[in-house]
Formats: sequence, C-alpha cells, structure tokens
Amino acid sequence: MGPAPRPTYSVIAKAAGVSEATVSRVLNGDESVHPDRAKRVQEAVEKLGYRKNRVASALASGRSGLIAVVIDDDLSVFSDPFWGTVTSGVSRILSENGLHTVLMVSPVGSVDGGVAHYLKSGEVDGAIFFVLHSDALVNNLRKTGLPMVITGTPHSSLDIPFVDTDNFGGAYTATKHLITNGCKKIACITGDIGTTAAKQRLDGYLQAFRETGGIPAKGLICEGDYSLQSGMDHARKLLETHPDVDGIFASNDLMAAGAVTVLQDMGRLVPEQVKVVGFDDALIAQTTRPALTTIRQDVVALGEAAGSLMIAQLNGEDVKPIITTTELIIRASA
Amino acid sequence: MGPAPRPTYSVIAKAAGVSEATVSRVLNGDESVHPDRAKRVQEAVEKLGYRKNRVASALASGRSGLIAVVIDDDLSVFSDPFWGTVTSGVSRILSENGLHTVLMVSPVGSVDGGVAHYLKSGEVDGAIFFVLHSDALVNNLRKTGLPMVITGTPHSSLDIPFVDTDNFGGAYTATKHLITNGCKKIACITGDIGTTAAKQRLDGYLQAFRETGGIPAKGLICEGDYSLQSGMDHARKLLETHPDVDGIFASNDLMAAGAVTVLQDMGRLVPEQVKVVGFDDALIAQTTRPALTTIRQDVVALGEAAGSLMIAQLNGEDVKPIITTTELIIRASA
DNA sequence: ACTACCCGCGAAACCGCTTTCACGAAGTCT
DNA sequence: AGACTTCGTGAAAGCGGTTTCGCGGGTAGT
Repeated sequence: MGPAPRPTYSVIAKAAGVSEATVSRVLNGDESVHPDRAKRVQEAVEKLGYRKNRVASALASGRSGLIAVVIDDDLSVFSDPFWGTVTSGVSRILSENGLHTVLMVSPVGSVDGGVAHYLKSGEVDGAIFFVLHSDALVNNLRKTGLPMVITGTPHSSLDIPFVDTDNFGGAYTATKHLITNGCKKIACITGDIGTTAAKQRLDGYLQAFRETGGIPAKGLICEGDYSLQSGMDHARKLLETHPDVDGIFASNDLMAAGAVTVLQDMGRLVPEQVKVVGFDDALIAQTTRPALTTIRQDVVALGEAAGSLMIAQLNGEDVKPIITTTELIIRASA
Repeated sequence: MGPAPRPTYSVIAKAAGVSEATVSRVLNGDESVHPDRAKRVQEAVEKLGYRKNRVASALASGRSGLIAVVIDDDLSVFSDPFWGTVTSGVSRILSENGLHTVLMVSPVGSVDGGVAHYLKSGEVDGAIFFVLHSDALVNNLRKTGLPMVITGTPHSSLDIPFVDTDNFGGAYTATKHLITNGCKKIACITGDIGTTAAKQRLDGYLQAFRETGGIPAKGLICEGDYSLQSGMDHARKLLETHPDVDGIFASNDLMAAGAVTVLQDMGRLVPEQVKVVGFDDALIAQTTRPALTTIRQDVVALGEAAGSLMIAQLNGEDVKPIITTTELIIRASA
C-alpha cells in the first residue's frame, strides 16, 4: 500500500453539504461565504484530516508555493558555513509562511542555463539569489516579473530588493578601532574585489582613514580573495614592504587568521606589535591564538530578512533593501 | 506582461500532426512510437522551444520531481559547514537527474509535525534525512513507502539505505597513529554520544587500544559534544586528572582545536609533549597552531552518495548502504 | 408593485499533462 | 483463408484543485 489515501474536495464538499467551489473559497479565505457554511466546511476538513494537494493547487492557480534559493557554484559553499546559515534562515521564514525552499546550487553566470530556464518556467513563485560576481542572470530575469531578492549588494543598482550586512559600517568600525588603539600604519587585506562586499569593506576602511585626515600609504591595501592562503601571503608581503605596519584589517576572519599566524611566525607579537581585526565573527575567530577581534554579522538575521522581503513582495507590498547591523567583538587580537 | 506564454502539448501535437498522447509518449521515452513520428515531435518541440510543465506533469503522474532534504534544527546548521556541504553534493546529483531539492530545516523529532505531514502528503518523491539523535520520524515514515535515504548511520538497524563516513575506521587510524608515534597515555574526547557517529568514533579508538593489548585507563574517555567549549573543558580536566596524558584523539577538529589551545595555555607543548588528532579536516584544522593532524572525510562525496542512493531507489534498483572512506592527514599536531 | 442591484453559491470549464482503453492495420498460426 | 495476436495510435477520462459565470432570492430605488 502506498501513501494513505487523502480526501479531496469532493469528499469534503459532500460531508459539509456544500459545493466544491465553496470548499475552495473557505480554504482560501474568501470572506464572502456565509459563516455557518464556512464553519461546516472547517469542521469537515478537521474531521477528515484534509490537507490540500499543493500540486493540484499549483496547477490550477499558477502558484506553486515554491521559492528557489539560487547559490552560485562559484561560491565556496564547500568551506564557508555562511551560505548554509543564511539559507537556513531563509527556509525558516518561508516555511512559516507556507512556502517551500527549492535549493539550486549551480553556476549562475549563464543567462541561458538550466537554472535560468527553470526560473523562467513559472515553476517557482520567486527566487532568492546569493550573488557575488555577476548580476547578469538576475538582470535578465527582471523582465519576467518573477519576484526576486538578492542576498548581498548587487553590482549595478538594480531596482531589485536586496539584503546585506552593513559592510561599510562594519569595516569603518573595525578600522576606527585600530586607530583608536594607537595604530599608525594600518593595512587592509581586502576580499575578492570582484564582490561588492569586499569593495564596501574597503570603502569603510578608507572612510575611517579619511576622517582622521590620513590616507593609507601606497601598498598598504592588498587585494586578497577571502582565502586563508591569501591572508598569509599578503601578511608576508606586507612585512617585507612595510616592516613597520602595526595594524591590519582583514576583510574576513579567515584571512585575519592567516595573517596572524604569519605575523607570529615572523616573530611579531599580536596584538602588542601588530593588531589585527577580522570580519564575520566566524567560529575560527575564537580558535586562533590570540582570539580575533572582529566584526560580527548576524547571518541568520540576514537570511530571515531575505525571506521576509520575499514574502512582502509576494503580498504585493513594496519593499526596501534591508541592511543588517554589525557589532564589534573585542577579543585579544586588537 | 508575465512570464512568456509557453506552448502546450496541444500546440506541439498540432505542429507535429500527431495526438497529444503521442507527444506525451515521445517526451517520456516510450519506445513504442514510430521513429518518424517521434522525430516529428522532437522537431516541433525543438522549434517551438517547448518545456514541459512540471506541475501539470506532477499532478497527472503523481510524481513531483521533488526530493526533500530534511535537516534537523537541532543540528548546528549555524556554525558547521558540514551540512551545507553535504546538501550541495546532494543537490548536484539530484539536479543532474532532473530532480529538485526541497530544503526543510525543521525539528525532526516529532512524528506528527509539519514536516511529517508534508512528507506523507506525497508532494515529494523521496526524502533524504540528516539525522543524529532520533530515528523516530524516519521509522514512522517507512510504512508510507516513501523512498528515503539517511545521511549518517541510523541508531536502530532499519532497512533504510544510508550513507556515512567510515567513522570507525577513521578513528581507528587516528588512534593508531598516536600509538605508532609513541603515545602511551591516549585520551579520547568523544562527540555527542547520542549520535552514532560519536559512538563509532569511540569504538574505533577502543579498537586500536584493544589490538595493542591495552585498555584505556578510566577517565581517559571524556564525553564531549562536538563544541569548541567542550574540547577546552575536557582538555583542562584531563590535565588535572591525568597530568601525564601524552595523546588526545578528539572526535572532531573543533574540539581538537579547543584542546590544543588549553594544552598550550597550561604550558604543554604540542606535539612534543602531547599529540592531538582531530576528525573532519575542517578548515579550522589548518588554522590552529600547530595545524591539526586529522582524519579527512569527503563531505561532498557523502552528499553525492546520498543523492545517488536516492536515484537508484527511484529507479527501483535495490540499494546498499555506502560508507565513504577517510584519510589520515598528517600536519603538525601529531 | 416593478425594475435594478447585490450577494452568496453551485455548475462547469479549465490548468497541462498522463494513462487507460479500444480500434484498425499488420503479422502470425493452423 | 479464418481466427488470434501484436503493434501503433488517438480519443477521452482523469489528476485535484481554482475560477468564471450566471442563477435565484433578497434588498433598494422610484
């Protein structure tokens, strides 16, 4: 025997002594049904343990109840808990609203790939993108009218709602912290500069400088790529070109951790001689010695924000980007 | 204007001069259609850019093309990249087979919760569970005939196919490595012992001991919970109760990292005085100083294995559990 | 009292694809 | 040559909801 046979409208309608149309109205919150009959339907539904068949409903109404979460295969899904965490936040909010999350891990670059087709096919009611490098697909999809939300700040200023961490503010705070603590020569190891997050964090760093009237010496800004290795490489290079560097703001904790180990290997004391601030407050920030001072971003909140932006859109409300706040977590490295 | 209007069977049928039934047969790989007509249909499909409406197809056939990935909310989805990584592997395999991944992050304990209802409702063709503590739901779902795959070893020996890392073998190898390198007093910090993975890793540790004739002294086995904190706590306790401990096998890298920092804080040299081996080869294994010697598990492969087990099941093949191999990664901590 | 509306509700069409069923043509067996 | 299969095919009946349309009765307007 297969799955338990489920009652259909016809059964409910019979039990409640009404037509299927009325059952449908009641179940979809149509106010125009007489309370008495609505109640009879409710009771029948209750009694028979009826559950709507989403597929049939989707076919008839054109709404599938599915939201795609599109994750670019480029992303380091494989080592960074970030994306999984955001997704779980998204998923929570969506399911609270009766929607399901369809996960698509796939190269997003192509405007004409399988993902694009799928999204265009109307099988999902909306799509949430985790985009870093390219907006091409999203941009292309705009004209289809598919409700979309971007996680991370888009490159071009599309009028598509997005959610992002306050990268600029966080980086500003981090750099300011270094300055306040007496650092005179502060380097910045950026993330992959092809991402808006990395750019914004760099901007925050620069802004902090600007305010103090200074301007970072040439060579103090190193273009990393968020990887441990790049953190190490740039720290090493920095020590050669600028032996007197006394502060480093790294665009994520991983690079910060890499920088710290290199600094120590080269005989520098952290934080006594060189202070280091990271970004993310990833787990790793707690395990390095000294533990990293860093900028915490609330990743779950980011996911939830993305989810609720989608919900709002589906409800026809007009939506504004959401920027989630960051927090300076002071540990031992700065 | 909404999504581009898509052609239906009726259009294709007309264009190819055949009936809709024939179109359906061709598109579903029914061999019994005359090649000529099949070709005509193919051409029409090609020419008109036809794409099948999955929803309609699902309603008519009862197959939704959706596979649920159920992640227990208990799990540390929020700090451990493990689950995200496995999921991406699953998703890749599924989508290669024309299936989509529906993500459900939700408390799984309840046999009667929303997830249970959803899975019973026939809206998905199968479910892949990430289960740690309880098999209740899975067990309950068996009688529905829903194809299922478990990631991780189930507690009770259900006849449900599962995939898992060779926890036992990995732990055995890790411990053996410590023994071979001259450790005399080797402690084990287990993971959450409510999980089979933790039990198996403990068993592997014990097996290595058994083979050398020894049996671990009382108190050398500490029950941790996979968290950084528990690694630190147990290491501290160990140094008090067994100051002469010279080897630690921790059930994951996070605890190993915690142990290492405590050891160092208490003045022990790693690996000179105490050697430490972790498990997972997580990113963190590379960032601790000294870098962790650990057991690598291929997490993506695990996900892919889960995906292909599901595919096989849907194809009616009979399936056997898959145990993926581990590898000893020797770094500096042991 | 008579036409004009509005409101609640059921009949029925419809969403787009799958699958059963039966029919005619062609092939096989005495 | 007649009866029996086999094979390819189309007509049509679903799958389980949603939604349009129009009807009957009650309220309102004049």
